[in-house]
Amino acid sequence: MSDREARKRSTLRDVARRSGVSVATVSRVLNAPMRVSQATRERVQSAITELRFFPSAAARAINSGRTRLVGALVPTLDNAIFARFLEALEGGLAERGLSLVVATTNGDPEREAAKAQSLIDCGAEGLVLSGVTRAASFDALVERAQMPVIATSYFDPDYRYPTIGYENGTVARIALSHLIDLGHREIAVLHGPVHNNDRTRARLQGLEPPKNITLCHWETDLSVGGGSAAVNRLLSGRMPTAILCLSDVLATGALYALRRHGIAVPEQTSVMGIDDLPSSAFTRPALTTVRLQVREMGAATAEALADWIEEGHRPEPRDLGPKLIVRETAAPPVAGVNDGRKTRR
Amino acid sequence: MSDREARKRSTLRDVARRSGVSVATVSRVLNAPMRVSQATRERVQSAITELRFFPSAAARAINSGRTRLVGALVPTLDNAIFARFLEALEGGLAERGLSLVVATTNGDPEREAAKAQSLIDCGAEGLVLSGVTRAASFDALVERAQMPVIATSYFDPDYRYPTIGYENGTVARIALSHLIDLGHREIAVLHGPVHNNDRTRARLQGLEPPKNITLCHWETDLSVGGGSAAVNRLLSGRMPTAILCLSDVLATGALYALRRHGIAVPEQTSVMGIDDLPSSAFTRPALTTVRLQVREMGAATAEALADWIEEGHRPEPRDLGPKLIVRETAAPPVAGVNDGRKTRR
DNA sequence: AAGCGTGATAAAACTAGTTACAAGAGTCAA
DNA sequence: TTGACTCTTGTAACTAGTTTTATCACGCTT
Repeated sequence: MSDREARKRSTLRDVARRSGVSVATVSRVLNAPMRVSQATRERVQSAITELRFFPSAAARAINSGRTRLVGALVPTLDNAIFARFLEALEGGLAERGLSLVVATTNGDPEREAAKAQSLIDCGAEGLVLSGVTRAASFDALVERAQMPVIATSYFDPDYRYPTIGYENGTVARIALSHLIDLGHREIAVLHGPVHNNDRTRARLQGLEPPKNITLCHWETDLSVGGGSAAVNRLLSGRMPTAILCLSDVLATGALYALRRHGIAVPEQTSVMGIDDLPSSAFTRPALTTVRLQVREMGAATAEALADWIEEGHRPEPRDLGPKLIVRETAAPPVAGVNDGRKTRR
Repeated sequence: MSDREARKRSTLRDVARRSGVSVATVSRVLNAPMRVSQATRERVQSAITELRFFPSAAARAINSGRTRLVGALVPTLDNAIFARFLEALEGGLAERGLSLVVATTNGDPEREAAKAQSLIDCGAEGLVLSGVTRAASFDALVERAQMPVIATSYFDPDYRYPTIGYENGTVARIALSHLIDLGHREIAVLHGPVHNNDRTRARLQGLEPPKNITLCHWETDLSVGGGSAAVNRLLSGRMPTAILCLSDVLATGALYALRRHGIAVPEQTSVMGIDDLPSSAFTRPALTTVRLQVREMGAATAEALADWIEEGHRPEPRDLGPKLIVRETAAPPVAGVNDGRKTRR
């Protein structure tokens, strides 16, 4: 084997030269082997093996005009809800022969625009977004690229890109209504950062309480630790009869903190979450929550985006209806029980 | 604007024609604007805008020979530990101008090989793997592609691909030793499925107990629910003084189940995990565990793989030392306490 | 024996960019 | 005035594949 051959990746031409045929024949061996005589095919095959040839993705892409790549922009992977969504999205895309490139934005629209650029630069044929807050530069980018874009975790039929998700306001309202129906009048609302999260903002906006209901809001980190910390803070003031957590991770943390302070759930305080993480059915007590159909959202997004890319059908916005999941952490308030609360430790 | 122009994506040639310059000049406007006179540059820029031109990733890739794409093969995203790893990996790669394509394998080596093929087909320049169990077809693939490959979540300096991770046997041993040092002699070991998970197998193999120690193994789903279920099963038999969970999600589920049955931790049973998830510091009681430096693993993998791809330096295997994190769930066994266990509900 | 269809293969055009090289114009110093 | 130099731009080759068109040999008909 000569130096030239050993130097780097071999190409179609190298294989053609080696096996004494034209490049067209080698290409045929690769793409339509039955259209090449067996003798030639075998000769070419052995040259391919000897030269460790394998075709360049870029060269194929340039001809087909297809990269079969889809980009997803999510705030973070380090959150069970996005991870689950991406898991389902990846599965659905893979079934349709598409691969998933992920990029994290940390909820920052400018960063989203920058990462979108890099996704386009690497050849993404479509984009999956989270929420509906965009930087102007993002829209300009998509305007030029004329590329399929779907926004998820949000349902808004009037949004400029098709949305697949849920009405976050409604989701929050379902949870709040459940607590009100149970008889709660003073409710603490725990939520993650608002400034970089339009889903949280939309949930908050959905919480227009009736006149006789008092809500007080506690913003904290969107993590189990954040939920715990918020409850610790909350306990220094007047205790509400229920804590509505705008995310199950916060609720999980809240339950831990309440337990630490010896506050019985739901006897002394009710707790609700939103998301219905797989673990939420197993907390002690089991968490009453609102299920967001995140896997379905991933699957639906994969299907819709694949169809848009392949067939050019812009999908209709789609609302994955949330479901109230009644478990053990929410119960009617017991009159007077809040005044005699014990605070162990 | 003519039909031809409106029909589909415009190319460099279209822009050149429109602005009355050569393709080389347009290319220069894109890549080295200072080498083009201002007048020409502006003319070309406006043609670019009018035609909504933007360059094809594939065509660039074919020239540079670079796609700037890296593939990651993980069993699932629906597991906090892999999600955290990928989060850090994506961040590290993005800093170095690389994008991350993810593919899930469900722990199946054949599926891994198939997905690896699709990653290569879409142009990945390097691969990140989990564990050390490979299908033969995978090795054949990499052999041909001659592509940088790093195996993670595992440390084995003799493995055929460089590993960045931890010695799973050692990790498990650290946890076991801690329990033994506390005085436990009868220990239940909870772990996820063994057949598709070499990390779990390696952890199990690390658990060679001294003579006077009894271990009994419980295999279950790798989820909070799985941990709960295993403890429910375990309670029907003789109660050990400690439960060693080979993963924090199992430990979280175990704690929930123990609480449900009114078994005090650590007074009646000690519990240990492995991973140190962010939530593990907040469980009640706080989980004693072994920290796997997963973010560091992601960052180190990004750095090593980027260096391999760009500079051709094959990285040295790297062991991210695990750390024992002593919190509240593990304490010395209290003699006799196990016999008088109460099983509420 | 001429004509025709078919199968196998080669030649060349094509995809959409980058880049080496050449050429012309303008500036400046000797 | 001429040579050297820079600045700007165009021509054409190049990347690594796919695809269209053309050619040729072969066997079969008439």
